[in-house]
Amino acid sequence: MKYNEAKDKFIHTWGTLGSSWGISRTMAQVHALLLISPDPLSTEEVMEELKISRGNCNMTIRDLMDWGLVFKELKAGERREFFRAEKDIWKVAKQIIKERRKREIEPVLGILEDLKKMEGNKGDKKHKALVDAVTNIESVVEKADFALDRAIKLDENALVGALFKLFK
Amino acid sequence: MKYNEAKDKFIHTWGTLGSSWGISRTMAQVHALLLISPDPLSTEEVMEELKISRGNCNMTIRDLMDWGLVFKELKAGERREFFRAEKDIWKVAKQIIKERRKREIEPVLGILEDLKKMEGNKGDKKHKALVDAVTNIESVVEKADFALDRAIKLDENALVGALFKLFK
DNA sequence: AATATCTTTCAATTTATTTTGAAAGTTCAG
DNA sequence: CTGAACTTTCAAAATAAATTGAAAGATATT
Repeated sequence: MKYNEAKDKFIHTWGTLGSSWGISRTMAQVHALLLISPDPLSTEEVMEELKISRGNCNMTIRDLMDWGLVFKELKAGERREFFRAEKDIWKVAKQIIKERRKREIEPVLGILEDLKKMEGNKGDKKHKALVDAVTNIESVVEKADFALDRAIKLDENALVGALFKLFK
Repeated sequence: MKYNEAKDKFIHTWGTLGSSWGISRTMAQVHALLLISPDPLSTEEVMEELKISRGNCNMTIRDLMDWGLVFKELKAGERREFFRAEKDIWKVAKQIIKERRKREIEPVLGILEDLKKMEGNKGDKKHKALVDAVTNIESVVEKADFALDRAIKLDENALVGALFKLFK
């Protein structure tokens, strides 16, 4: 396999993986491209490499910046903006966990808390089944949330070392 | 909030959460409905409750069974099939982790392994950046995979207890 | 073996998401 | 201030994904 083939396969694989995890294909591909670029790229270069439009490229890069995965880089004497991705994958993983926790887990916990306050006959089978499900989900989600919160505060080696000891 | 309102909100919340994690809204909603049903439901009942078509209902339930989240239940003297969901959320979480590991992580590890074998000039900046990224991702994914593999072999209390001790 | 009941399939349709590209907006050098 | 270089926006178009429903396929019942 030649470099160009490997590069395309990498970008393609990352894109496919992204779309099965709720990230748009293009967003994952731009991220992949920046991940393997030794130097920061301009909007123009990303557009050309991935054959996507200016508007799409701009919005995708903005999204990646919102996620804290890509950063603006200014080059001395250059008018245009360049972008680089965080290359340390453990940092990338931590950042994704942090954002998804904030965007998805926290709001759901709030809603579940409300649902438990439902009025009605506590003896009713259906009522009980709903409260049970909510209570059970809340408990698992809170524990997972706790674990993730701690995980992102450790560095990769500390975490993996600890887990290894724990599970051996 | 009345029971019916709470039920709808629960189903809606689960559906929304599902779609941001690569699961179709309907699949998550059917799962939610079965989660809070004290008794198994027939295809007909699910169709009616969620206002979805027969075909959609059938395929969605089949997918949920493929994921190991929903099971057929036969009622004595009844011709039609009934379905129930696993109610223990920790088991549900383990099952989802197990399936996603098999469906998504394992194939990606294989592809990454191939990519590292790329031919070409090892001194080239671009070549090196790609190999570095792949190596780095592989290392993080393998460690996460290892941790998840162990996690699904523990029960909820053992895992949470261990994590708590670990992180305190 | 004919009928009734229930399940599955899949082409057509609908709905949702992503992408485009031209126009408007911004910024900066001269 | 003006114009060139670059960025952002967003309505329309293209694409992808989910859904429908009628027909075909099973399977049990009489």
